[in-house]
Amino acid sequence: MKNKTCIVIVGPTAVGKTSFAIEAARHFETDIVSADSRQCYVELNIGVAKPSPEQLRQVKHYFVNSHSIHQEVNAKLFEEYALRALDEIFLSHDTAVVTGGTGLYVKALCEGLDEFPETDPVVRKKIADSFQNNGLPWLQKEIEALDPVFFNNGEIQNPQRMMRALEVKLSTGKSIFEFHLHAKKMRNFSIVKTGLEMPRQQLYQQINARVDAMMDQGLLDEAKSLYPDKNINALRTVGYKELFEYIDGKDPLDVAVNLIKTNTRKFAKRQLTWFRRDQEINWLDTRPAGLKLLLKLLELK
RNA sequence: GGUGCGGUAGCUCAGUCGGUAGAGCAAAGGACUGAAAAUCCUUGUGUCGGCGGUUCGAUCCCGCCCCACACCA
Repeated sequence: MKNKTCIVIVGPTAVGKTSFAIEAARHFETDIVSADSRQCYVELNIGVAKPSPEQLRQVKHYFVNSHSIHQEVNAKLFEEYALRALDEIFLSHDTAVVTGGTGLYVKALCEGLDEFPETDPVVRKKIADSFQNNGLPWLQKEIEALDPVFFNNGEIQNPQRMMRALEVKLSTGKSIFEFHLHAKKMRNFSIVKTGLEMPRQQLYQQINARVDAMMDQGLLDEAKSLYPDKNINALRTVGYKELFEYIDGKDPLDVAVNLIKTNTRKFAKRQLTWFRRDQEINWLDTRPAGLKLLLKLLELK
């Protein structure tokens, strides 16, 4: 019997997830687990639209400011972290709120990821270095020779996927596809998924305005302070990578800022593509009083 | 006012030795299993500035006009 409920709030960036989730959490007097691959880093603030210190004081947030950019964070780590967080919340609450725009993380939490054997970090590093030096053709040749299953069915233009496939093959002797069981894990709580949406044009206007606001709040200074770590994966992030180009003298500032806007719009579009596919999501237009709709939705469960 | 150089996709431009045109970016759609704010795939009809002329046929050649930029007065 599932007597615990997880309210999952998803949607594209800048649609209003943060404040809506806080409203919901306060209503249920519970905590929030963030499902955002960037807000977990304590070093990243303005550029990742983190909840304000005031908001963080109002509601306890898990997976916000929980890690450093120098740590390795990934979807599997999130799955384990978030499940532990929910266990903790459910000790004293019947409801928890999960919110975030990282589709893969939401999936990891709700359905779980398939189990993979540990891969060798040395192998991983070697592959990355070789790709760096020899480029895509080298990767394709390696994959063709070592994992023909992936070569014939996988994305052979996508370096990231190929590097991961190669890493798994070299570490385990098996094709990465053999581990893709698509097994949906059972959770011991029920899940209500809510997607926030608004007309595309309005969303884009909101994104543009938010980028301007971030610049006013000092995003450039934040980027400057993070510049020495610009090659860390956590800083391959919209809002920072473009300003690093400015700092390097490659782009004028106004060009860099416009690029942030464009890349944020593209990001939002990719998020929408991901979430649209999820049939479990109940979509809510954020413009009317959303919380009342959410409560109605809960009555249905 | 004169001369020069332009006016082609939402933007920047290429091109057609005359047979109604194509790149990059933007935009749209899609994929996604330990980097996911990442990474990758697909999609290009637009009075070729306007009006005339030459021609079987003009975005291309010619004339006039409009607009932009530069230089000269």
